Amino acid sequence: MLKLSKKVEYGLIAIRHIAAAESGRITTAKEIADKYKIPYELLAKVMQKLAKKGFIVSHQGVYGGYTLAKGAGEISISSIINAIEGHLPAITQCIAESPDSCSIYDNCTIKNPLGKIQSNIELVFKTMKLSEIV
Amino acid sequence: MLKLSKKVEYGLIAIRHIAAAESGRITTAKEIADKYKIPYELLAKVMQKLAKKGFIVSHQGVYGGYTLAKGAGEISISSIINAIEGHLPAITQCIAESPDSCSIYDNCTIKNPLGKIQSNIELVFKTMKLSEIV
DNA sequence: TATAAATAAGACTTATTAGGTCGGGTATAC
DNA sequence: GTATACCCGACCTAATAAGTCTTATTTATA
Repeated sequence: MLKLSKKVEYGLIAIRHIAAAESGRITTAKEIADKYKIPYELLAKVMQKLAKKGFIVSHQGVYGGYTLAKGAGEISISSIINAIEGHLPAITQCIAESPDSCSIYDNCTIKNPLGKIQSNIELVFKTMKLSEIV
Repeated sequence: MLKLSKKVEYGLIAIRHIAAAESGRITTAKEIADKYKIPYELLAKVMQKLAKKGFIVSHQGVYGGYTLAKGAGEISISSIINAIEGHLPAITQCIAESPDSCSIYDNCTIKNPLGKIQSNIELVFKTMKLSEIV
């Protein structure tokens, strides 16, 4: 409960690694999978998502790999989670998806306070940038 | 990912309801289950945990039920989660359980920044009291 | 003192999600 | 043309969450 997914953890480790590499140097998914003992296929898919969302640039073919697409100071942890999971970090389903994804939404007496907690948590993830973890 | 469990949601709805009742009035699990359309057995077990941890007082037998055990200002959302889940809200397994519950702990480059995020989130849950949501 | 209405507790089942794997495709340096 | 990388979706499996069932215990009161 409340845990980040492995996909997010792997994505953070990967993008941090790429951001920490000397500028210009291309990093492969395999390299990261080996170094951090992460399942290769799973990591690869996460990195593909990060590339698709414009956080990292993919270089295909032999000697291909990934490089960071923008400054580490412009990338928040929040936006990385959003790219990987498809939505911002959320503590309830009605926040992550929509009110009608919850069967007791109308009777729910805690949605307001939880919404407040949600805002605070969102801020925490939004405030920390990739540059802080390199 | 990052969602609170239904048990926690039900527990919060229940204890809020009890706290909102006129002082001295006893509330039953059935009453709450009916009112909020919550599965009775599941709710009952959650309330038993809250009683065991001293947040609510159980009254057995006919006309039994539950009443609040202490002031709503003394009960944090954090402590309610802890009572129901067995540990504080945590964003990683190595925090919720222990370092050796994670196979890549030693190689992990993100545990420190995530620890920082954890502290901030913990504070959010610790700061909000039951009295604020009644 | 029998009964009804409540909590207590644990085993069990089912549904959902997370984690991981596989196979076939495309791009490109050499 | 071949090796090495990314790309992408389908699939399987394991873990967790959610819900159900059963039996026991407590106690007010008819």
